[in-house]
Amino acid sequence: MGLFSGADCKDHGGRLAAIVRVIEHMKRELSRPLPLETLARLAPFSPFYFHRVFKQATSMTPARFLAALRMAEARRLLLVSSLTVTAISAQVGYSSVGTFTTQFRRWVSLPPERFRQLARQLAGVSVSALLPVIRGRAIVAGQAHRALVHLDTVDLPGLLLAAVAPRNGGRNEWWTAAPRPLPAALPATVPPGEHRARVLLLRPDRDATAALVDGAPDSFLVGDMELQVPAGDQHARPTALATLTVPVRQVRITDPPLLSATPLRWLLGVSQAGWRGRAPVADERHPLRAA
DNA sequence: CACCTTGTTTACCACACTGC
DNA sequence: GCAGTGTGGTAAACAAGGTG
Repeated sequence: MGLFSGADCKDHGGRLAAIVRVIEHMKRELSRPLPLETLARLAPFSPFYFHRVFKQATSMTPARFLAALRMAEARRLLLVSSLTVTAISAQVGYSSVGTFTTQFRRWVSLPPERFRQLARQLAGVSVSALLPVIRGRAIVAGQAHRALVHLDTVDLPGLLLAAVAPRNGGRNEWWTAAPRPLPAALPATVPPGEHRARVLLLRPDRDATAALVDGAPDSFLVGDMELQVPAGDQHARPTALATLTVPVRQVRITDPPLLSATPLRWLLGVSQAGWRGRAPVADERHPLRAA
């Protein structure tokens, strides 16, 4: 077989199998340098063709997907191990802890050591313990909101988390949460335009960090949907300008890992406020807006 | 107080990515 | 396939905290 022939993988299933094979290799070899050409050889496709097919399958470029996997593993190690940040950076494939810290902060929105402190505060807290505190705060009375997010399955219990980000990239991301079966209300601060909504349904019997840090696949379901937010008066209230019913499914290997610390940070605020019997520190009007 | 370890930031460079 | 652009890489400087 020619190095870049790929002739036996031209069908869709074959392409997907090749991408899955590469992602599995990425996960096994996180600590090694994995340039585009090396990954393309595994498929085996030309670097140019591999790049295009990979992005179609995962919605991310190979380099970004690999970086996301590295950051996800780093988050897990920060939570479950006592390794130093320097050791973790080496274990997930960075030869410079400086690059690691910079990238971690860009992806997660917190530096590694700060993330470890927050994640450990929420470790051991079950999702079901958070539900009563979040119930009643899901839709704040009189608060304007952009959209209500429902799930297509009404019988699944748990904590619904929804994130919205502009389709054309951009760092901004808006998060919201609700206990099932209540819908999650996207805040009025989400600007008009084309967005992509991503939802997570956390199982009530699992630790809150299982899905948000560990990425344990049996601890949550995921869903995706395109969202068009129409132009309108941001201050009109109370207004639901759109209703989304999002199908959920098991997480797939081609799904990019969740990396933002925003839901973790907010749940921590909710849990601590709940135990103290008062409101969380987060801003009521747009409680889950990412930094 | 000096030194050491660990974590973060910054400047610059190589290469991956994107648009044509 | 090419060329411009942007992202991610390294190394080094700097900061913070702990210890003798």
